[in-house]
Amino acid sequence: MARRKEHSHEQIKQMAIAAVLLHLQQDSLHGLSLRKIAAQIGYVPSTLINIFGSYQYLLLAVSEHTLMNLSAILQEFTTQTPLANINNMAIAYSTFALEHKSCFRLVFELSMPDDQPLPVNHLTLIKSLFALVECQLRLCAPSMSDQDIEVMSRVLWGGIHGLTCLALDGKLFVTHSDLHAMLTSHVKGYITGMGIHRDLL
Amino acid sequence: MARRKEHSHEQIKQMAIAAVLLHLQQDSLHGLSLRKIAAQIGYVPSTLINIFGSYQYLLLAVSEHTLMNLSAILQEFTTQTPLANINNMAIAYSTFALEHKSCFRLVFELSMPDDQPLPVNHLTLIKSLFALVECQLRLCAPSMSDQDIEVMSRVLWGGIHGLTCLALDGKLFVTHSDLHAMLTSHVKGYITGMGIHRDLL
DNA sequence: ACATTATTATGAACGTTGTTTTTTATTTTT
DNA sequence: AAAAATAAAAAACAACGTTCATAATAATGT
Repeated sequence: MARRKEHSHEQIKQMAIAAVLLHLQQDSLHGLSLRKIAAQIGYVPSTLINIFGSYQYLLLAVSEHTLMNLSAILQEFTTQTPLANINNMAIAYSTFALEHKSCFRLVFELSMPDDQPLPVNHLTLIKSLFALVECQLRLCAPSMSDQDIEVMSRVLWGGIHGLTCLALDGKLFVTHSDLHAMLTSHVKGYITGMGIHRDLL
Repeated sequence: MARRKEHSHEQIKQMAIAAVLLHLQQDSLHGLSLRKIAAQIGYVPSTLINIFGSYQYLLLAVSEHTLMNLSAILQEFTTQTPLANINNMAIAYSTFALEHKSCFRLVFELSMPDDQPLPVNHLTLIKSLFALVECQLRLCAPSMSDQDIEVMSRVLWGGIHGLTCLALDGKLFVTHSDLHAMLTSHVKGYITGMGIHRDLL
């Protein structure tokens, strides 16, 4: 049979991604399936496989969508001092994670089969997150070497990510506002410890 | 058919866990299944469900086993100065994660269905990891309040965990030894930044 | 020692999953 | 208008976790 050209492939892609995002607001990835997504948008599993390549790649597309969303949100925080900006990014990061639990999990727990590396597009998006912190660090430590900036931005980001992940799974045993306090402690503490002059923050 | 009584339930439990651990050394969780585990140990899927309750609980048992393993390893590092101990724990933590990728992932990515909380046993084990750092912190900052110690231990652990997770997924874009440098930078930097006197480390 | 009852691992069945292959309806080309 | 190409849907497949009835053993009562 063939209901041809009611939607373009690009349209179907967007519809499928939207359906997944909607579902993930209320349910976990576990409760989702290719068949359910297909049914939701009035298509059939094999059609989605045809378009995305596999269920895995469909999920990857959703992951990239989410990553772009997150990146856009974080880019807002560049109007204050570098330290405040990084701190606000940290809080925004964890807030996004807690508000979009399943999406956030999807982004960071989805791995390719057979230990294949993630697509470059995906890795580029993740790098762009680091770049945001790197940029702020350069502002308050212009004399630092590129390599030091790189290390520091990753340590900062790693800490923010780790605290967020653990909190997300209830493995930090703290309240929401405790998490904020810890994120701030991490950002301030580490930056201070690395000897960046306070008056530059 | 029937009670073979060749092995006790406890024995079957251990056999199943061992089979999963073995599999996870070479393949991801994705390539595993209840049926494969059953076949491996010469039993049948329904038997394992009978004993563990579900596939999920079987995986949870493996997760707890791994967590105990990891905890035992980290407990070794208590013979030097507190700072060195925490730093060594951080490196041991990431080394364990990279050497037992799939097991480590299982521990931190396995979540209960329907947003059920993890069993208390599991949470207790995770708390014991924090406790190790807490203990070291108390040694070098005896005047600090319990609450401050708690925050610091979680920040330290969160950072170690975050860097490890990102590195595990190739999302840090660094080499193995770069990761060590970052872990050390994190531990030293944060502890320094929190104003703990250097001569106590 | 035998018959009965209680266990308990098992095998078959169920409903679902992602994916592949085949079919069929539509579009395009000749 | 007929033939070829295309593409979406239907059907088939293998594998999954789980449930249920069955059959074989162990335990018990006589």
